[in-house]
Amino acid sequence: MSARGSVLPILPTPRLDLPAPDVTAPVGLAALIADPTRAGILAMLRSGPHCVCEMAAALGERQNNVSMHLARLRDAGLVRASRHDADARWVYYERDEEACAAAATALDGLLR
Amino acid sequence: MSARGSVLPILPTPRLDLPAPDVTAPVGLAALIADPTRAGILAMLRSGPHCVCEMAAALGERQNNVSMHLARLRDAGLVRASRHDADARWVYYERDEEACAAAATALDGLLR
DNA sequence: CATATACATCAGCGCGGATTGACACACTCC
DNA sequence: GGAGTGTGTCAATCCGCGCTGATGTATATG
Repeated sequence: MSARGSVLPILPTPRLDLPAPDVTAPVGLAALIADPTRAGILAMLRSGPHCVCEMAAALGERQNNVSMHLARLRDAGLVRASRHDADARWVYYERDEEACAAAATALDGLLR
Repeated sequence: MSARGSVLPILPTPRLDLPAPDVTAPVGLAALIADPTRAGILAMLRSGPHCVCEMAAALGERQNNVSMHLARLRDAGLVRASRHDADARWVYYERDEEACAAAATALDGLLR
């Protein structure tokens, strides 16, 4: 572990008045992704729309839990829901690619 | 909310044998960023190395907590630590830009 | 109408992770 | 050596978040 000491001051001169960066947006988005079920949902929806029971079966989670996580992703605007035309009991979800791209950009802004 | 129904099958045909995507890596990275203190640390370190007391003061957190979060970021390889040459009591942290870029790529892979 | 299916919502509980408070370690200066 | 400073570590506690179990809503079928 050797930091390039050249950028450090000759003597330790800690600044105690530095501003706190605003990270509420990326932190909120990261919290959404930091759950295996929600992340699995977003990953599955890359291959196109899926109904709730499909995702619940693939992820090994109960339907109501998947529904809860989908609600959080919906509130964040990352996914959209729509009932099937032929049988409106089935709700198909798809990603909002623009919102997902914006989220990726926000997270990228923190790490890059 | 209107999904482009054209991609949906005419009749609802749920597939219950879809594979569960592996999202362990992005989920773990997101969990790291999903904390305001750790995200604030990563944001502050974009402007160059900082010692622990600087970041604790700026973030309004106690020094030992910041130390804990820095340890987690260290274990993940996102930051490096090095003692100051003139006064080795001060530990300066800096980002591992390669690791941060890799993390950004992993998260981007989920959202894009 | 009644029944069945697919999904949504809710109170309650349990567990993991962050904070607290105290202490240990490393280093500098006297 | 001893005192002071900056940082790291750890048990105990607190607290938010997801899961469970049950119930509610919407739609389809007979």
